[in-house]
Amino acid sequence: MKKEYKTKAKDLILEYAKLHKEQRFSAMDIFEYISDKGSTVNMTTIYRNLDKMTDGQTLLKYKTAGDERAVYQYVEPDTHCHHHLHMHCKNCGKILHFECAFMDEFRAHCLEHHGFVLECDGSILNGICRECAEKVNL
Amino acid sequence: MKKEYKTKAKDLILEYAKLHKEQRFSAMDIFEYISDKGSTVNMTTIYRNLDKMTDGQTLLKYKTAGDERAVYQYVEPDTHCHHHLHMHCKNCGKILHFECAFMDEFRAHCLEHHGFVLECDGSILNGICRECAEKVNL
DNA sequence: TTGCGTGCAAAGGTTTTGCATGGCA
DNA sequence: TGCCATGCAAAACCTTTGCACGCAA
Repeated sequence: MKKEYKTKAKDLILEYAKLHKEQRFSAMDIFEYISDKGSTVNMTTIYRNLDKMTDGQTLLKYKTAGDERAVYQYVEPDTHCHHHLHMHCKNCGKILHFECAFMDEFRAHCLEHHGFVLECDGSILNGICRECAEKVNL
Repeated sequence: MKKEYKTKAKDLILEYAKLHKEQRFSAMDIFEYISDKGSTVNMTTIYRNLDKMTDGQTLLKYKTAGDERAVYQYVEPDTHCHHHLHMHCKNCGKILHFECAFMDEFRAHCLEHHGFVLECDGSILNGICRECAEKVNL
């Protein structure tokens, strides 16, 4: 097990992630957040920290066909984010957690009817959230 | 409505796509397929055709956190690929179609319990297919 | 002091764009 | 002939890597 130091970059990135729990964000988002605070962290450093947090399951990493850059999502420790699906609003970017009894039913259906062992990491449900659906007729 | 010409590149790309209906493929896969046939199509041309086919809903386009390049999936015309989810085996790359009555139930659940209007394009269920699960204990 | 973390510059790889040419209808 | 499609080269972008230096513990 490697030692891990507490550093300015890690703190700032985690701070940003926790302030945006229900949004996905890119390395550039973090870079700009830090810049706006009058501080600076090199993009390389941001990427390296994001990688590490993804490995450590603090973040989920996605790439989507629409977006050109990778996006990350903060995963609250001790929640079951690795065991339920996530819904992503393609309008506002918000993340909803598929955290209900139906999740087990769905997983069971996948296995029994399709022989498919569902893994939530890397899966994504695309669509429109309630607020956005009411706002406009998309 | 723009005119659309029949060209060698389009034919070859569609040929490849139809031969690999249950796999996702990259621009490079197509490039190599065409090269192996002794023919040549420029990468630029391949990208432009893939874009067009994606716009025209002949293909679905994905990017995944592990992969560096975008991948495409052929969508049979007159099927309901835009209206059901797809399961992707992260081991063998196979695509399974979530084409069953449960799909409606699932969509309804998303709407009623989460206020979420599911859109299948861009959604992806990640996991392990039956054959791979039996082959190895992943 | 140890060795992990950071910054800088450069490279890597995919995808896009501009422009002149080619080819379908 | 008209105009869409293609090829080539270059650019644009995001992301990764190498290396020397900085800094936490």
